[in-house]
Amino acid sequence: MRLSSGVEWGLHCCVTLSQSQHPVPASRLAELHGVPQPYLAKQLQALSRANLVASTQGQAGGYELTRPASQITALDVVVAIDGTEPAFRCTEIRQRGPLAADPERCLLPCAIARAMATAEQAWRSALAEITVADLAEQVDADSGGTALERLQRWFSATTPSPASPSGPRGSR
Amino acid sequence: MRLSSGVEWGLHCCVTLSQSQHPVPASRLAELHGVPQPYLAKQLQALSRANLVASTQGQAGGYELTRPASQITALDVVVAIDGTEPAFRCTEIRQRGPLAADPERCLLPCAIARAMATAEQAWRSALAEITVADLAEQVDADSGGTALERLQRWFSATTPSPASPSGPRGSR
DNA sequence: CTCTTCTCGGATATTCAATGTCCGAGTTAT
DNA sequence: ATAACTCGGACATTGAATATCCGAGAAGAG
Repeated sequence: MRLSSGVEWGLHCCVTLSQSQHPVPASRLAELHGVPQPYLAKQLQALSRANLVASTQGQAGGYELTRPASQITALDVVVAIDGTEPAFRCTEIRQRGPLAADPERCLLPCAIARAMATAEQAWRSALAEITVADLAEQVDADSGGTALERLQRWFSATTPSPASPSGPRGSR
Repeated sequence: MRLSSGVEWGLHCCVTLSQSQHPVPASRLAELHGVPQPYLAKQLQALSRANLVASTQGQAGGYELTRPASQITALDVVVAIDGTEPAFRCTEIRQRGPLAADPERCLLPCAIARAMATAEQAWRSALAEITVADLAEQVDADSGGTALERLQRWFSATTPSPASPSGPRGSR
């Protein structure tokens, strides 16, 4: 069983976006996280399709969260990127072979599929308990309370505020 | 996220083996479940490596459970086939990019990895609650109490008992 | 005791999905 | 009106899961 690496990037991006007041271009997010830009864009599109982030085009465009970070759960992000397909897919083995079960008795999923589904539900419930705001708070605590501040400082350095007085020219 | 189909086959095989008093060859298990023999063999080897089933070679050989079905959990089977690798693998994004975190502060996993690990632990715990004996019981109940009896009848038809009086010649 | 038959075990091709990449459509500020 | 910058979907490539084969070994029959 393997979870797409895009899930990790998507979660990091959501935490990052929760600290910005302005749209952030995909290229900046990729630079910040040290991941290939084109592939990250693919994941951001998935987040956009799920209405977790909104995209703004044009010169000062980019991505921003559509809701407060406290109302976006880790499950939302995982489902948006990884899809809603269950990890375990029953192929109805009980209806195959010489001892095939009567299809009439197969109205509900087989016992094995039920057990796997129950476990998967426990996984989803745990993810639904965590919000992006929770994650941001913990990330900040892990860094000793400096991460979010540094993040916001980096934003104001890259996306020059519209009313920036003598805004610093980009280093490059 | 996707779980190998071998997990489904492995669980079905364990339930099946729990109803046999004698070793069952891989070819019979494949025929019974309607799955390709060579690939099923691969999964059975994984179960054997994990010491969930024991293999006997030779003419009356095959696979059998090494423990009572009530002492084998669904988690045991999943881990044996799918491996112990976590579904979410943290690539330490926090240590990359222009705002890389101080490695000194990265002694414990990042907040995102912790959240995903917690959810995965909930999944594992749910699987550990279910035993192969539970599954066999539920399968039997779903079929109206006929599945296990039919299974045992099929065993005695295919694996002629050593003391079988005038054992029925194979139909072919 | 020898031989035959049946079994498992690991090494080997093939298919499919996830990964990584590119170029065109659209929008905003100049 | 122009031009620059943005996102969005369509296109190769890599890797793992899938499917398969043949050889080693053991048990039983003769």
